[in-house]
Amino acid sequence: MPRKGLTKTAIVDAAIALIEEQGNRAFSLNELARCLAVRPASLYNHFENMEVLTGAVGFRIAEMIRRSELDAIAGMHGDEALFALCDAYRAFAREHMDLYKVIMGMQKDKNACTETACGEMIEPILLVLSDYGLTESDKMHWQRILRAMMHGFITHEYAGGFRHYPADHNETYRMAIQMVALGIHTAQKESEQ
Amino acid sequence: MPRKGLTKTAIVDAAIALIEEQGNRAFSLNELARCLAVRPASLYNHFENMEVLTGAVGFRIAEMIRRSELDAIAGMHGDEALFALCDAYRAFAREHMDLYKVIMGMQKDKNACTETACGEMIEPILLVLSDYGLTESDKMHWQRILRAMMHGFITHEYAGGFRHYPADHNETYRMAIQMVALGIHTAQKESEQ
DNA sequence: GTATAATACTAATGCTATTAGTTTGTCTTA
DNA sequence: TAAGACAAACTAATAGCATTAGTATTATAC
Repeated sequence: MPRKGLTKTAIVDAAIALIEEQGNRAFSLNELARCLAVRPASLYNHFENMEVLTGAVGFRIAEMIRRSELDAIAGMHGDEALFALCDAYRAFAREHMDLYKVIMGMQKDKNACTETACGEMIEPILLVLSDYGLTESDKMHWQRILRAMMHGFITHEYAGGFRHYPADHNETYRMAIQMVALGIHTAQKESEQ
Repeated sequence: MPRKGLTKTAIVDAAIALIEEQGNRAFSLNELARCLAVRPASLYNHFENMEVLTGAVGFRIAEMIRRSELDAIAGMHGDEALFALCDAYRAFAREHMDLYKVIMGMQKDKNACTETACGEMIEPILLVLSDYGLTESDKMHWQRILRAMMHGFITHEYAGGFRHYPADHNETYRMAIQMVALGIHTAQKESEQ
């Protein structure tokens, strides 16, 4: 009936707030409409369907992660930047696990929006790796390895997959980053030859 | 009305078949009941709810993964076993992605069944790591790192997160395993001192 | 001022998990 | 062998979900 001033931005804002406050399970089109004091069907005037809406939410989350990472590595170089980046990434996931799960549950090649979002998150990683003087190809391999390690760690840690032995999680994570650093140093030396 | 001879095992069998044939999205209580020629409510005589049923399915999947891994490393030792294990793990995920997603989507500390399932999958990894003469603590750290790396890699690869640069995925995976091996060798030398 | 297009609506469909209450077949025991 | 109890299937209902078709209203452009 009347125009309520609903916009894509306002909808994504409300979605982020909903996920943060009520968790991932509460994130539904109906609940989101309720938050916005609007009927569920009205949201279809702004987003084609739930998947596209989730893509837009994911893009916003990717921006947040990128911002966290860039802030963390500001002014740093080499291994110091590498450790800071990894710590920031894990810290974001711990503090905003429900948001993190949204972006990690998305199929990255589904639409342009999510694909761009993926690029957003990789940027700070490439920035850090650029300091090591790797070949372009090696940089891409190590970028993948770093992302795989960080995401796999966070997923298992959150799911309770590390609980059956009382070793310190922080120490494992530190060792994992140190291992990646060692691998990068080796590749670095090889490319200098 | 009459007894149809439904059992926990038969239900899990049907669930696995359903997921493999129709994919993860088709896996619902209603669809599963349809496969078994039974009314949805009947399944509640055998499983408390969907989460518990999924836990039982996950346990079965964990057994399958464990079997694949053990077969792959039979008679092998050291790095050879490590590479074989990692390849088998990734191969299982690629060939049965829908099953893999089921087990990875589960909260491991929710019930005893899923917790045991988690242990099932870790066993072959510990077997391989036992060859390196690490301290018990180090073995646990490296087990976590290995699982994190493998799972993170598979997740990103499947989600299309590695697509934006044309470097070979197999080569990245090989480098990642090599990196873990390098890290383990370093820890090995330190514990021998 | 009027036509157009966008936005929000109502109402409906078909899917999901889950529960309560009922029938019926099978197994045990007297 | 008959009686009773238990387990397993049923029917029917609820409340949630995403989505679509069709309708009304409102702001904007002409």
